[in-house]
Amino acid sequence: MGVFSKTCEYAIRAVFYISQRTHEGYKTGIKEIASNIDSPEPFLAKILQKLAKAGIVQSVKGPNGGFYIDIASFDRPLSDIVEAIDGAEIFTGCAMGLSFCSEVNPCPLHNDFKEVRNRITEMLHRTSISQFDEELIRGQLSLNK
Amino acid sequence: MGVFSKTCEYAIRAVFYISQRTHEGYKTGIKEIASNIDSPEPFLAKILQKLAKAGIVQSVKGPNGGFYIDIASFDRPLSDIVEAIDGAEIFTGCAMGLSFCSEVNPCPLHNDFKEVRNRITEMLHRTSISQFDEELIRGQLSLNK
DNA sequence: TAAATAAAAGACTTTTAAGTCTTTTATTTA
DNA sequence: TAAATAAAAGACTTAAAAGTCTTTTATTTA
Repeated sequence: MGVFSKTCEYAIRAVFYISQRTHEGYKTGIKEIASNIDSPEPFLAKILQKLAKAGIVQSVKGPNGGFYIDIASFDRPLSDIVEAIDGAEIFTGCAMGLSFCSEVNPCPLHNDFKEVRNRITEMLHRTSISQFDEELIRGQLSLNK
Repeated sequence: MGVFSKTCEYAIRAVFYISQRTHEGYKTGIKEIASNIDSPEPFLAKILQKLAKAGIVQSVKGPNGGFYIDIASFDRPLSDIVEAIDGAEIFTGCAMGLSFCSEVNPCPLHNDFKEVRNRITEMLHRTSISQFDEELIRGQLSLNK
């Protein structure tokens, strides 16, 4: 039980890795990414397809091809990844799974959970894709199990 | 994508409902609970078995039997339900799914997510099973979709 | 322009979570 | 003590998430 799906966890790690490599001046392939973020290669391929379609990462086929992130995307927030993969419900859903639950008609846990949701939302919007590039390059942070 | 599993959502709602009914002086059966919290009856039965084994709810078989909560359990925290159903990982797991991630060797999101996790943990420990009984009885809160 | 490279696409399998059904056991009350 | 009631137990099915495999398409470079 994490906060995000496994797919989303891989997606976040992959994007961080691609951002780092782009920052270092390289494109990177599925094999390289998979081995550096510890993910199953073919599954990662699926995820990257989705991220490419959502415009979060860019790709070119062929020799010397691979994935990278264009300048405009560097500052995109983490929430874009989560939304592209897991959908936007995490930002709005009721902790107890009640569909009627809202500000006007709150469930017992609504007010407490509102703060938790707000904090996650705030964090995902505040954190950018390229935010950890330097620490990753310096080896101060790591993305593989 | 909620924070808890579906099973856990049903569990929390069921326990709140049983607590309310106990407070009103009644035992309550699977049928009654299911219709009041909008859950599939046989699935709820499974969940209640787990909760009974964990000692979170009590049950008696036979006519006039059903589920109730004993005095000692009224003050148990919500975290007991979540732990019994989803396990304790939500209190400790890494947001990016990295197994090494810890205070000593943090992943990029570790420090931000620590606060979120702490807040959920705090909330689940602070909130008791019987906390909403009165509002539920008065009809100010509701548990069914 | 042919060969090599690398992602895209889509069909497929496995695993886990969610949900159902049937039988058994315990308890109460007439 | 028999009939009715209600939970416990366990086998089973379905749906969704996670993961794999094969073929196609695009791009580069020799």
